[in-house]
Amino acid sequence: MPAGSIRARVRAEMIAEIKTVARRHLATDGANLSLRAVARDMGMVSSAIYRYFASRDELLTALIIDAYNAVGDAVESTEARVDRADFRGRLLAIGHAVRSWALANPAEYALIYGSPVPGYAAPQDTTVAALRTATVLVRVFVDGSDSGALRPSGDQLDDGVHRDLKAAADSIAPGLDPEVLARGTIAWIHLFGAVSFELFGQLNNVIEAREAYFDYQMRRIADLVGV
Amino acid sequence: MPAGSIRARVRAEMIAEIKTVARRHLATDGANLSLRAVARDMGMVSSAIYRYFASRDELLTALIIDAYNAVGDAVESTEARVDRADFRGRLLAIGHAVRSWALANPAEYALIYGSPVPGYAAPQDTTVAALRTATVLVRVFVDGSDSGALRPSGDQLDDGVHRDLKAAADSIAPGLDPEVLARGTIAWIHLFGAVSFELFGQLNNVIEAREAYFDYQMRRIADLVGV
DNA sequence: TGTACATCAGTGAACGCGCGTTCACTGATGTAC
DNA sequence: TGTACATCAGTGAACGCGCGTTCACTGATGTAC
Repeated sequence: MPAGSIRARVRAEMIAEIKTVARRHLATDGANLSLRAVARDMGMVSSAIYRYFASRDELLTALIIDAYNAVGDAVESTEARVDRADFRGRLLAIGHAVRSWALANPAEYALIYGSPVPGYAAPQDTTVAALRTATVLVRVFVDGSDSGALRPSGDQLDDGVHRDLKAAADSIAPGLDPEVLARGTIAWIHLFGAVSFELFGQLNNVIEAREAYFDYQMRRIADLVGV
Repeated sequence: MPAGSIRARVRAEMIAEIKTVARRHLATDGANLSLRAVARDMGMVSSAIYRYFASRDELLTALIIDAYNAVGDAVESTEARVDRADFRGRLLAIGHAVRSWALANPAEYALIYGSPVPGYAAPQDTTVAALRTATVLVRVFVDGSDSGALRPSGDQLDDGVHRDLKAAADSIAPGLDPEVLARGTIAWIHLFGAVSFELFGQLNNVIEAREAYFDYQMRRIADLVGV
C-alpha cells in the first residue's frame, strides 16, 4: 500500500477518527477506555478496530503521544512569540500555555500528568514526545544563564541531587549549571502542580479567580527561580 | 444492636477487614475497585459485602475519608514534635510527613490527590477529613504571622484572588492576612505537586536522590514564602 | 484495456471472562419475658 | 434458667450488562501482467 494511495489516505482518516472518538470517551470514562464503546460510536463492529490498532494499549499509547505533542505544540508556539531576552515573560508564557491546553483538554492532561493508568506501562516511544515541553522550559534557563541574567544563587546542592541534575543537564542542555537547572525544575514542578491542583478539583469552593491565582503563583515562582 | 455487643465488635472488625483488603486492591487496580474481588479475597460471596456497605461508591467514600484521616494523623503528629517557634521546621516537617505517608501508601494518595475517579462524586463527608492537613499548615502561617516573624511581603494581589483568600481565611483562620495565606497556599500546592510528581513517575530516569531533592525543593519554597 | 490475483476493511459469531446489585433463603446469635 | 421471637450475617442463584480479543468469512479496492 503506497503512502499516497486512496486506501492509505482513508486509512489515515480512520485512524484519526478513532483517536478523536477515543479522546471523547477519555473525558467521561477516564483511562478505562473501551474499544467496544469507541467502535459503537463509529458505527462499526468492535473487531474492526483491530484493523487499525493491535490492542487497547496501543490505542492508549497513540493517545498519550498525541497528547504530549499537543501540549508541546501549544507551548512551543506560545513561547516563541515572546521576546527572547524576556526570560520571565517566556516562563510565564509557558505556564499559561500549559494551563490553557490543560483546561481545554482535561482528560488528555490527566492521561499524561495524572495518576498512572493501572496495568498500563508506557512504552519508550512516549518519552520523546514528553521531552518537548521540558526542552522549551530548559532553554529559557539556558538562555538566561548564557546572557548572564541568570546566575547560580549559591544554594549548596546535595551530592546526589547534583549528580542527577548534572546528568540531566548533560543530555538535554550540555553546559548548563546544575544549580540553575535545579531552579528550573522547581518552576517545572510547581507549574504542573498548580495545573493539576486546579484541574483535579482541589481548588473547588476555595479559589474562584483561577487565572489570576495561577498567574500570581507563577510570578512568585519566577521570583524564586530568579527569572 | 448495642454498641458494645459481640456482634457489634465483630461487625466493626469485618468493616475494617473489608477496607484493608480493598486498600490492597487499590494498589493494583487503581480506583477501579471491584467489590467481587474484595469479597473473593475474604472468602465470602460477593453479595455479603452489602451487609456492610450499601454500594461500591460507599466503600470508596469510606476509603477516601480514611485516607484523609491517615495523612492528617501523620502530619499532625509529626508537626507537633517540632518547636512551635521554628516555623520553617514545622513547614518542612509537614512536607516530609506528607511525602512519607504518600510513599508508604501510594494508592491511597492517588485516590485523594490524583486524577478524580471517573463517575464518582465525593460526598460532603470527605471535606471535613480533607481539611485536617490544610489546617496544620495554615496554623504555621497564623503562628508565624502572630509572632511577627512572618509579615506580608507587599505583593499586590488581584482583587478576585484577594476576595477568595479573605473568605478562606475567615473560615479557617480568622484574622489571617490574605497575602500571608496566599504564600501558604503556594507552599501547599508545591508540596503536593512535588509528591505527585515523584509518585506518578515523572522523576523516573531523571532524579534518583529523591528525598534530598524533595528537601531541596521544600527549602526553596520555604525561602519563597518567607518562613 | 481487460483480466487474475492479492490485499485489505469490515462483519458477525463466539470465547471466556469480568462486573454491581437484588432477592429469597438458611442458620446462627442476641433479646425479652 | 428456659423458651419464643426478632435480628442479623452469609449463601447461592440470577439479572443484565460490560469488556478485549480471535477467527473464518464476504466483498470491495488495488496491482501486475
